[in-house]
Amino acid sequence: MNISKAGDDGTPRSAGSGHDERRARTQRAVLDATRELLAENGFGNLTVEGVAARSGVAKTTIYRRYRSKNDLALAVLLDMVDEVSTQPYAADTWSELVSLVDRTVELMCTSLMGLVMKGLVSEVAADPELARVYRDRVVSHRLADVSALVERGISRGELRADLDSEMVTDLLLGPIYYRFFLSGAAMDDGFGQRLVTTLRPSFAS
Amino acid sequence: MNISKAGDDGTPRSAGSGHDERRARTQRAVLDATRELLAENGFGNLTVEGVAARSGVAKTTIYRRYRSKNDLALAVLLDMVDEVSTQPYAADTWSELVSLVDRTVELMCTSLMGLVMKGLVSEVAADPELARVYRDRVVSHRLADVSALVERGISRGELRADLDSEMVTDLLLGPIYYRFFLSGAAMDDGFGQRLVTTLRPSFAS
Amino acid sequence: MNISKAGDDGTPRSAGSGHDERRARTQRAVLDATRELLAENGFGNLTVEGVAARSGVAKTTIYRRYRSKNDLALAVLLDMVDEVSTQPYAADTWSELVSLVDRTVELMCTSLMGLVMKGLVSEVAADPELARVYRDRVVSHRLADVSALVERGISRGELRADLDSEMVTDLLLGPIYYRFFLSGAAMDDGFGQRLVTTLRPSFAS
Amino acid sequence: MNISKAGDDGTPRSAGSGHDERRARTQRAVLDATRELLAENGFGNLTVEGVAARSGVAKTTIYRRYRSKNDLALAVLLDMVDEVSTQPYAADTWSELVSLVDRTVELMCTSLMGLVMKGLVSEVAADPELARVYRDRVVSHRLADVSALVERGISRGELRADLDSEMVTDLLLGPIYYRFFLSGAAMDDGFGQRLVTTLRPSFAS
DNA sequence: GACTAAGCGAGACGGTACGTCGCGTCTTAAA
DNA sequence: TTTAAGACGCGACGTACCGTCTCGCTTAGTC
Repeated sequence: MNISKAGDDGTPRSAGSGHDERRARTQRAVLDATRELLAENGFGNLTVEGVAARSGVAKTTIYRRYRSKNDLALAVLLDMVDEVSTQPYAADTWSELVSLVDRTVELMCTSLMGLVMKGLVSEVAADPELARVYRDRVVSHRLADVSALVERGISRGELRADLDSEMVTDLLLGPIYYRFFLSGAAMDDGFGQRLVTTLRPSFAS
Repeated sequence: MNISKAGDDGTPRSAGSGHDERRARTQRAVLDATRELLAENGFGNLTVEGVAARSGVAKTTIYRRYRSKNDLALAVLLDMVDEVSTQPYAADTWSELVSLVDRTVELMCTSLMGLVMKGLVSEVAADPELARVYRDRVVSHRLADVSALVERGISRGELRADLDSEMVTDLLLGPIYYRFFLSGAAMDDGFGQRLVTTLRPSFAS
Repeated sequence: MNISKAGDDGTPRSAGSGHDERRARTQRAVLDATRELLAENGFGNLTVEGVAARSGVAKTTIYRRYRSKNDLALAVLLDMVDEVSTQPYAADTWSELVSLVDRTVELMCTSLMGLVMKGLVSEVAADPELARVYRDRVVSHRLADVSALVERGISRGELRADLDSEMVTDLLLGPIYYRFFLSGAAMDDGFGQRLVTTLRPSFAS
Repeated sequence: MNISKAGDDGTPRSAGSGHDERRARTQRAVLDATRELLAENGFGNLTVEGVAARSGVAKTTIYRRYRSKNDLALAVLLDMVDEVSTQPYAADTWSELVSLVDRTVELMCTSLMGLVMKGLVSEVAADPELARVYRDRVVSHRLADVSALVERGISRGELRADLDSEMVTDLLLGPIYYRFFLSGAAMDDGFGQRLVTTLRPSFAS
């Protein structure tokens, strides 16, 4: 039944017991099932019982790891976030900014990430503990990405030296989330380009 | 305010009988209780039974008017939105923009509106019907406010003529909501001023 | 408004108000609707709201006359009982007995009476007030019928002189109700004949 | 950490699965509570919520086993029926018949059985499914008892050979139920004796 | 090569809230 | 005065999922 003795599948295998592998397999089954259900029915209709049924993992086992539905959804979110690679370098800063915006838009609009975010945003906004984790694991990474980009842009002489990275992040991501969560306005292929073009006079040195 | 509006939702009838007054009183009790609970516990923890208990209105009566929790929350949201006045004129466009940002920040951070929004944003984002109503009743009003402001700014010669009102709205409100919902960054008194100052080169003619 | 001073339709007419006629019409509508619903859905599914809807009479009006569902059902029962004629004379006592049994069987099995009885028997059995009225209006009439029949039989010399009418009633009707309510055994055309034939040695002088 | 398997908490630990035992305890708690409430308030006032409160068993658990109030009441009825022993032998058939009648009367008039029967008779009469179960579990047993008794009586030479057991059952039980449900006539100690005495000429060989 | 212990499945359970049904009361307005 | 219309408080319904618990079974790694 269990074949791969030599876990070369990327599953973390510490010096500890071989139980780890079993744990990891269960983990994957749960997260995958959760992600699927999230995609199919939305966050509001996600149920632990459903996840248990879909994943073949006992409800008890799920509760052994995630204290609540939110915990579970958060785990899925973080699981997905980990897959998001950092921004690549581009020829000039403006292209990097457009790329950052477009990648974010695509992430929200085409992957499950968007669906999960829609379902979790209220929780993140309202639950301080969840908010803390979200900031540590997501917001701060994004801010770090933008900071690095801004630093490079300044040293390249393309961006004004007094630019505040946090404000830049707000101005790049805020419009995306506002449209995505509230206004519902479409974000087509040219959105990133237009946004950055609009902002360029404010950012340029 | 509790006068029946253009009759598009919670106030399904007219036929002005004496029952209307009773209806109206019940309506207020329900909406007030819902708003309070929404602010206290968030949408996820809002329960119709809780609303019934808090408002003194029977659960059945609530269900007679609102088919679901979403319906109820929506009614509260619209009830609150009606209280938000449009933006006032100011000496120059930049002041008007700062005022608009500051007013929005204050609305979100000091009134119940912010808590309600935190609780409802996931629902608005996920439920198409709710989204539609929210856009019709809130987003479009905000856009109209900004459009008027932009028009004035252009005719005053302060704003560039090709400015897109929707983009302006995104850039003014997006950062606020991003901070409010996700990043958790504080928005102090100078926030509006700094935001508008940053954006000025992009907006100015 | 149609006022008929000369109410000669059997409707009770006191001070000669036309209201009486209106009352009577309402009464009939309610009782008819109740009987129909009783037959269709059984007592357990009888609802005052249903009666109001079916009869076109306001719920309030029904409550003005019948304090409870039982009251209403009882009224229907009595209304039907009044339609049941007393037993006719026959050539000999045995034929009269067979006739009495057969008529009762037919009444229960083919008319609405049976369905109403099935629905009401629990209420009659459990509610002392209803039981009292049922006995006064139904049981006692049946006993009187049987008593008269027994008296005649004795004076004809066909029945033993010490026959207890109540016991006779029990032995004639008990089997019918037992089958009808509980055992579910069929009662075909020959049932009355067989029952009376079986009992004849016990009853004969 | 391993505590002795021998139950030290007062809970008996038998060979069976622990779940079974728990189930059984829950079952008893529910049936007992139901029977008590039935006795105290009658069938009409029996509520599943009441049973849950009285028994300490969660409402959901009750619904996991009994689909409806009737199901529950039926279970109580069958639970009681199982306790009713079959008729004992007596010196002669007539005594056995009297005993059968008297035992039935006592069962109906002094135990909870009567109360439950009063409450359920309408349901049994009206609901085909319930009727089927009732016949399988109760009526048929009673008929079997009487059949055996009649067989013995015939072979003893006390009863006529052509006696129909079903008719005998009707004549013995019908009067009891008729009085119990409808006529309300008392059934004192001598009732069985009088009934059998009346019927003797019809039954005797 | 049995022993130990962790991970797990199974599922009964107490509990909260759901959204619904029907009750019986009350108020108003029309006939 | 009687009725129709209908809002309302209320109690219970039967359901969905929650999160907890106890029970054995399986599966390593250890003695």
